[in-house]
Amino acid sequence: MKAFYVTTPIYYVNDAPHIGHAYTTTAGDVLTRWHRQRGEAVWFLTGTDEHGQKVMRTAEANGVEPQVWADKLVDNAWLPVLDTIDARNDDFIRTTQPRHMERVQRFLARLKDEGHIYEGKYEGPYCVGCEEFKLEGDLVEVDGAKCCPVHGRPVETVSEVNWFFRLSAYTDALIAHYEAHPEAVRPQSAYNEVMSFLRQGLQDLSISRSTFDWGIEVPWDPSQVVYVWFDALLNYATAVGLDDPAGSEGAAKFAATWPADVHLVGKDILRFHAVIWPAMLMAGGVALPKCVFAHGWLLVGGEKMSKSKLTGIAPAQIIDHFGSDAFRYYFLRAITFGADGSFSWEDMSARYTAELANGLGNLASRAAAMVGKYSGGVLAAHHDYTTADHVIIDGLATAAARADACMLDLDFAGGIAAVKEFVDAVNLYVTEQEPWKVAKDEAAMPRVETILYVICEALRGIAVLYNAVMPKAMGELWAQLGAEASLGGLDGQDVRDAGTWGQLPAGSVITKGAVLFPRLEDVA
RNA sequence: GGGGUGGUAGCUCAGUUGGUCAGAGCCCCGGACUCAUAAUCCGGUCGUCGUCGGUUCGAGCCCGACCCACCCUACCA
Repeated sequence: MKAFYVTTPIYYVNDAPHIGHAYTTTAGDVLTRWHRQRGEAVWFLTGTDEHGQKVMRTAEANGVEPQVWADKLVDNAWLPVLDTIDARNDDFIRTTQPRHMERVQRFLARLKDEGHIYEGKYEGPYCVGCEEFKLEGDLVEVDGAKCCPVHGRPVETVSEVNWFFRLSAYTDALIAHYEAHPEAVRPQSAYNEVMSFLRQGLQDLSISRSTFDWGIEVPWDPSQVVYVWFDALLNYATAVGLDDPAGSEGAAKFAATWPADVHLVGKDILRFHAVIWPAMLMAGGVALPKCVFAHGWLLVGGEKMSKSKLTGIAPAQIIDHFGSDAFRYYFLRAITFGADGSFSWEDMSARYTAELANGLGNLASRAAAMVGKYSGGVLAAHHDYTTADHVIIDGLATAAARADACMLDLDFAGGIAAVKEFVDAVNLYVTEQEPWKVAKDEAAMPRVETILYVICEALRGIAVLYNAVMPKAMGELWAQLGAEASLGGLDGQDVRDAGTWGQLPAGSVITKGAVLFPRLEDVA
């Protein structure tokens, strides 16, 4: 069975990770955890992009070799952040690893042999002061002349001999592909952008550079290095054995993994993934990814988060306070995946308190307390169900079905809402059934036992359905329900069966453990 | 200039193919209850759905124009 293969972008090691990066990785992690809990084979890849002029410059500015600089950032920032957000990736690729560089060179050589690459001239505005080519859009007009924004003096038009990829040849094929597969670029707004871009026609792409050397050497031309994007995009395929010889381990891995089911990207890098990347694969005769999903920006104070505006937030700043579960929950719950979303500390605090502490956490707390108080800490068997009980029983089935459908569709907010609404329904049920009043009549204890069973079994379903989003807290809840003894580990619970009622057996030992989501003091 | 997305209660946002569509949550006010993390539950206040026209028996939802915000317009990633 081919694995469900999900990738995040490989992150550029120039800077330390902020919550925008963590957001993408979190989405991938929740998605893959969900699929694992459906019993599917899954492969979740993330990693770092380490070549290119910017990294080289930054390293120089810090007085170290580029590789040393990259190593340092990977070890001190990019790998640790995975633990911080509690991501469970299967692999972590770095573009400076031999496995990547060798496969890139081999693939590139093959494209050249097959006529997809030719020698040409790249011509563009060049600033002598910067010693580099500029982008049209970056230039500023001074007295009618296009000038370098850094040096303020006119740019020259300079040409450089580069190797070019025949991107233009794929305009029609890409349009045809996306017309046949409208689900291949999501959300719809991203699809529209890609299509309108394609309809303007594509130009060939310069894929090598001769002005600096921090990159993968062009195999047949040691004077040039591979353009960083061409290198970077290939990571998704090189990581799983692109073009490895038949019969090799890499070939087996590739067959079991490729094509990617979902490439998660920020909308800023949509074009690279939805235009250049599939064209590269077409040229190489490699299957195209099933879907590129472009998510939106995290906005702070209505503006795109950015370091220069001091709105770049490190994941640890939030997670130190709220914990990784709340981080994962908040960003996927509060923001429609694909759209831009506003982040504010106040909003996160409000949701944490209302939905996690007062909603879910308190429900678990009152359940455990009542089983302890009225049932000696051991879950009793239920008796006949009432209409109210059936509302909960049916509600769980509905929530599970909704959540599954939403998660498969990458509608994380919808999936979480399905479960959250069920939590609310159970809190309502507890209040309306008033087991503390029923318990005052000794003869009514069977009814109390049934009510408590309904609550605890509902929590069992909630734990399974929320495990992908909040693995730490749901693991704790699973332990408090005493479920492992009879049902096994939480990760092994199939989400497709989560809505099947009656799994938590009578006799389960319910304990009032640690508070799932402690109330937090406001911090300014 | 061309293209894309969005403009719905104080805040964050839902609103499928036009006909209880004027909503949810938070916030705020009042009440019930005590199993619980001073939690839970009930009730209530708030909007001319960016503007102006049009199509229709009927439009946040369709069409046109306009205003505002953000993004893309190709080789920094």
